[in-house]
Amino acid sequence: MAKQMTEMLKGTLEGIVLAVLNGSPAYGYEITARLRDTGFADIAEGTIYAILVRIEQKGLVSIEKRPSEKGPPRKVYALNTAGEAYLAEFWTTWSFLSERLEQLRDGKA
Amino acid sequence: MAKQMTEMLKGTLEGIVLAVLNGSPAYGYEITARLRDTGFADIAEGTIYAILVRIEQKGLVSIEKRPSEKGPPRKVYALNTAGEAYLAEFWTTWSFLSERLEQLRDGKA
DNA sequence: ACCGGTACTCAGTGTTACTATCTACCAGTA
DNA sequence: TACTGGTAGATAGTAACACTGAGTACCGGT
Repeated sequence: MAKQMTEMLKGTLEGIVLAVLNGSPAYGYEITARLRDTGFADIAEGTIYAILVRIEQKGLVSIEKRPSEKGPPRKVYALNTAGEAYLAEFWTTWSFLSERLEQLRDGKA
Repeated sequence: MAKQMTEMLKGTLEGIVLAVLNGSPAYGYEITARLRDTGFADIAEGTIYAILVRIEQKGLVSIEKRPSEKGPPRKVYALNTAGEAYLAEFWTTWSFLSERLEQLRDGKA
């Protein structure tokens, strides 16, 4: 992946995953596929799983195991209340940063 | 500083500094002050200097030493051609990420 | 002589995403 | 039976980044 993108994803990718889950619960492999469709073509699978472990340990999601017809059982992640609060905070932070950057791009700083 | 902000700045703060320099050359202490005025209230001074060293080593800026009336000599950083190219690339990456995130926020993914 | 503001430097730390590899389950095919 | 490919998840090691906290140095004013 482009190095700039890699670094820029730090701090946002976790929020991106939470935002995807906010739409509807999903499991890791599915999330990876959705992100690929959304344009994040080369986000490594391992990266997503690492994030899922992290947000689980932070207590932002609830987990349900479901058997799959096509492979090993899936771990379906769903945002809980804490996760929603965290996501809201993420959007606030993002908005702040985004506004500042647009200002900078327009040469107003 | 808020932890989310700290993580989100990774990969963008370097671009922010370059964008500030794109307006007009500046020295470290001045950049820190400008960023504080712009709303980035609690970005550590040491962080800015570390970035300046980095972009110097990457060859994105030219440096001129000037005596100061109020303290030790200033190192004035100015964007060079490579720096402008790098900054342009940064904006491209930023735009891509920004668009995807706005889509996600609107629930279109 | 001292203090505060200016200006820069540096070692050590925690967090993050990536790479590469591994395990495991199942369906289809030779 | 053996083998391949797609699905699904886990993990150790690495590089890059921003922060913390401390330090050095220069100068003007009291």
